Formats: sequence, structure tokens, C-alpha cells
Amino acid sequence: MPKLGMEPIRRAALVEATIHEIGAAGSLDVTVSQIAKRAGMSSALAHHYFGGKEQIFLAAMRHTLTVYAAEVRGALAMAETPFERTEAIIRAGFSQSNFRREVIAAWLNFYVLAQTSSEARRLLTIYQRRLHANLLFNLRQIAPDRAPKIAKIVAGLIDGIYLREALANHDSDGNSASQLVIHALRRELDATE
Amino acid sequence: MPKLGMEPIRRAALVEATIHEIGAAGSLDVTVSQIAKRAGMSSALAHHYFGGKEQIFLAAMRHTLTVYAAEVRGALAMAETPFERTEAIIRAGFSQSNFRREVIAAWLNFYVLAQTSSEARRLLTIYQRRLHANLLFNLRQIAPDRAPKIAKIVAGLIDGIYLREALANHDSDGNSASQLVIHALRRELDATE
DNA sequence: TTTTTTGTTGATTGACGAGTCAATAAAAAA
DNA sequence: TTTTTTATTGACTCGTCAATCAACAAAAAA
Repeated sequence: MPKLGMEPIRRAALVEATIHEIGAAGSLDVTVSQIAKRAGMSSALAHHYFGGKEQIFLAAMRHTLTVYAAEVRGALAMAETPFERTEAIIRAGFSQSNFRREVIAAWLNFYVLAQTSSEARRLLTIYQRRLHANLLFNLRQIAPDRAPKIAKIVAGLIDGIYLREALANHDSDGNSASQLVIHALRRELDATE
Repeated sequence: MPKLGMEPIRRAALVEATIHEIGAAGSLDVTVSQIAKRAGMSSALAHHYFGGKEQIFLAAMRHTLTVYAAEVRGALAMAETPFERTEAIIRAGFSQSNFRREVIAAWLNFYVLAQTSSEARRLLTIYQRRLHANLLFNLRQIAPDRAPKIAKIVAGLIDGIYLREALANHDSDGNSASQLVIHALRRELDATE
């Protein structure tokens, strides 16, 4: 029954299944068989298309990053002023979708993997640079000289508050998280020195 | 050759070895045999004293937290004013020792484990609460009403900047990291509203 | 001295899992 | 029509590893 052109479909299904399985396990401790089963194929086929486990993981990470980037772009498109755009970037980081179990698991395990996998670290660096560049570009139009420092603070706050919120015992509240970061941003911008 | 009173010695050796092995692997993907070997005993003995793998991990996490808490206490003891004490807490979070490979690995994997292990989550909550309470106590003496919000921001910044610095490509610079957080803290305190 | 407690390990069990391979089948190209 | 390319899997290999157990040794208690 081989229908041609299956490759992209299979790959997408595997990526999707990987993200789900990692979310369910909370770790990278998932077997290729589990992933393949959820994606509706044999583990041999998963190996055939991706070569190995780590490459499947990296594809899943790449996908998570891509989705996140798209979300940021979407939010940016709706904003007018540099301040609004900065706000939009912050809010995008705390959107509901980023607090889904699978996404949280993806990020946490991404960090762990970044210690030892150079490809994972490369991807993480891309995320960090992109976030920083986005913030910097908009902040420069508000406070040119202080922009670099403010960008670092906002970026750090986004990551840090996200981490705390993601692992908190109560349900994560993206809204109050955003508000907190935006508050700190205002403080920085209001200072006149 | 059984010398009595070995238990605490063995346990300590296993905890130490676990932290080293996790640091070397970057993940929790280390075998009990590896740990036991580094600690100079058979894997059977490790099981004998700890019961299982997860309990060995948790003991290692507890130890990491304990060391960190001691460091904070030490730094606090040398500070006089509430502001200095707040500064001390921040600096303790970015001390050299916290940027050692094993410590970074311990924290990152701790976060991952906190998703699924209720004991790991409990420990993490203790860390978060303690940090927050420490900051709050000192900030209350400077800006009573704004203290809660400022504490959240500082705590978030500590975690977030640490994460970025720990996974950065360059060598981690605890000093500039502390400076950044302290700068943000000043901004909050200088605001008069 | 006999018994119990504490320390210790080699050997084993039982399970699981990554990656390979040969074989099958259908579509497309020659 | 023959051949090549693409899709697909069951079965298998080789390895690993957590956890258990029987057994041995020495100190302490009875």
C-alpha cells in the first residue's frame, strides 16, 4: 500500500508524537517505539526517516521553536508603537499555549539537552538571540542608550518568571506574569538617568 | 572488613558521586553502577542503603539545596543593612560555585524532575519559598508596600539570568549577572510611587 | 560462646530498548 | 515489461541496567 510522498507526513506525525510523549513522560525518557506507536507506524520506520533518537528529539525542538517564533510574529504584527511591540513580545512568552504540559516539558528538557548536544545548544542560542534582538530593536526606539541593559533584564525576566510559573503548584497565570514583567519594564523606562 | 558506622559515610560518598556523575553526563541518565563505582562500592550496596535510583537522586538534590542554603546564610551574616542583605542574596545565587558544571546540571535536571516527582517538586517549592521569604523580609524594611512585587521580580531575575548564564557559550560571569539584577533592584527602589 | 546486627559483594534475573536487516509491495521510470 | 525507487514492517541482535538474593565476614550483644 505504499503511497508516495509519505516522508513529510510521517516526519510531521513523528514530531507531533514526540512532543506528546515527552510531555506525558516529562522527560526524554521515551522510547522510539512509544513515539512510533503514537504516530501510527513501526519503530523501524521512525529510524528509517530520522536515523536515530536524538535526531527525532531535535526535530521536535526545532518545531517547538518554530511555533513559538510564529506566535511572536503574529503578536508583533498587531502592535503599533515600539512599546506595544515590546509588550507583545512579553505577552507571547506567557501565552496559554506556552503553558501546555508538552511545551513546558519540551523547554525544560531542551535546557538539559543543551548542556551536551551542540545542536540543541545552537538552537537555544538562536532562540536567545532572536528574543534579545527583538527586544533591542524596539527598545532602541524608546531609550537608545539604555536599550541593551533593559533588553537583558526583560529577557531574563521572561525566562525566569516562566520557569517559576511553569513549575508552580497552582495553575499558571500568564496574565499576571506578563504584568509583572511589563511593570519592571516601565520602571526601567521611567527612570531618567 | 566491616567497620561499623559506615552508613553515613557510604551515603555521603554516594551523594557526592551522584552529583559528579550527573554533572559529567549532563542528565539523570546515569546508572547506579557508575555512581557506586565512583563512590568505591558495589551497586548492590548503593541499593542497600538507598533503596532505589530515584531516592539517590533526591538525596543528591537535597544536598545541593543544603549547600546553597548554607552559602546564602554565610553571605547574609556579613551584611548589615536590609539593602546589603538583599544584595548578598543576589550575589550568592551567582557565586562561582553555582556555575560549576555539576551544580548547573543538578539544577536543570531538578527542574525536569519536578514535573513528575512530587518529592522533587516539594524540594523545589522549598527553595522558591525560602528565596522569596528572604527577599521579602529584607525588602519590607525598605519599601513595605512594594516589597512583594519587588521580591517576585528579583527572584524571577535570579532564576532567569542564571539559566541564561549557565547555558551561555562564553564562560559564565557571575559578577556582571549580579550587577544586572542589582541594577533592576535599584530601579524598583528608586521609583517613588 | 552463640546469636544478632551491620557491612558487603558476585552472580543472576528479568525486562527493556536502540538500531539493523531481510523481505514484501506498490508506484514510477526505463 | 523490467528495473529502480520509495514505503513499510516483523523479527532479531546486542547490549544495558535496575533490582534481588544468597552468602560471607566481622563486630557487638546476649
